[in-house]
Amino acid sequence: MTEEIKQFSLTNAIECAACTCFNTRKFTRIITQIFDEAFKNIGFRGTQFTPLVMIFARGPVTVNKLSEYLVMDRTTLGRNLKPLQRDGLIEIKEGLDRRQKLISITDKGKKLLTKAFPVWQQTQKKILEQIGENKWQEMLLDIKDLLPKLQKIA
Amino acid sequence: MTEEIKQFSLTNAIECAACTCFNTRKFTRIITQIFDEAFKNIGFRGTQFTPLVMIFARGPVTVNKLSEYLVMDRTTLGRNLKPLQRDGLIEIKEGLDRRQKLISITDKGKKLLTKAFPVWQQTQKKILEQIGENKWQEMLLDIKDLLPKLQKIA
DNA sequence: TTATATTAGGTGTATATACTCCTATTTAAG
DNA sequence: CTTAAATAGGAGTATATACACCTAATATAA
Repeated sequence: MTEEIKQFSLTNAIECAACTCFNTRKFTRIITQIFDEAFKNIGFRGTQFTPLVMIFARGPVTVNKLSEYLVMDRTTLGRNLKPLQRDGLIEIKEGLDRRQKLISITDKGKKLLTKAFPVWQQTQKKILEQIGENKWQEMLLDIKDLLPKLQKIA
Repeated sequence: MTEEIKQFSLTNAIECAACTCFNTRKFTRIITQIFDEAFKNIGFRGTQFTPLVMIFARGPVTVNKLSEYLVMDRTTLGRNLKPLQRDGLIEIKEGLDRRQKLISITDKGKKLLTKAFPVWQQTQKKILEQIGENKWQEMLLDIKDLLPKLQKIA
């Protein structure tokens, strides 16, 4: 007795339009493009801003710790740090534990943050004018609440 | 008379924690990981699901049109299609206009969608149990509403 | 009808993401 | 003290993303 397996249909396709993966990625792509464009003049990417800020705030810090703070895969972060290191924005030193590497921001990195911050503020403001300040605060709380729940099922 | 420029501070860093770019990316990363894990057994990525569904629903379709439907950069989509073509899930033919290439799903692609759909449904359900069905419907409407507004300022 | 503008798509380059597997170091167990 | 387990990080591989620049084909203007 073989199971009846229904072929994928247009009705199914319509249901798929609600995909959480696709829709959140779509949204994120646009936001990232806006920040990339804004930071272009100072040779910086939207994705690099928060990691550098986090290194400023929490450094010197190991790759593992930093990846926890950023909720980012350890190996992804390791690779993302390379352009920052190459451009002299961060420095990576040996820790007391010789397995560890301690990441810290350089003076050049601090100078860049000073320059980038008003650009970030302005861009964030421009985006929030579209999203709405209240709506974004709500989204932000939702994300904070949902992250650990989603990590549990990942 | 030189402008007084304030150095980037910890107070600034706290403000940056609300970054729309970083937080939406963080959220998206987790969701993507969940789908990647779910599709792993059938040799498929979470990111490849919706494009294949769209090709099923709208194909044969040009790269440009498809990238519009998916709100995705044309060149990004072009590159993302290569693994699907290599695996025989889609085929790419010349159009009447010899500049165009028409993308369509193959029988193998349809078979894969038939297999992938219940996996997608189950994963989407698992995620919505965390997000909440109503909350996600609200988010989805927000995304739909905000995309054109954000594209305007991009 | 020829020159120009537009359109469709690809390539080069660079970054972002994350899994699997690997080495070095440190810690814990015996 | 030696061995096993845990920890920190990197490398290999593959996909995702998008900008700038390029070519070919088509459409439009002169």
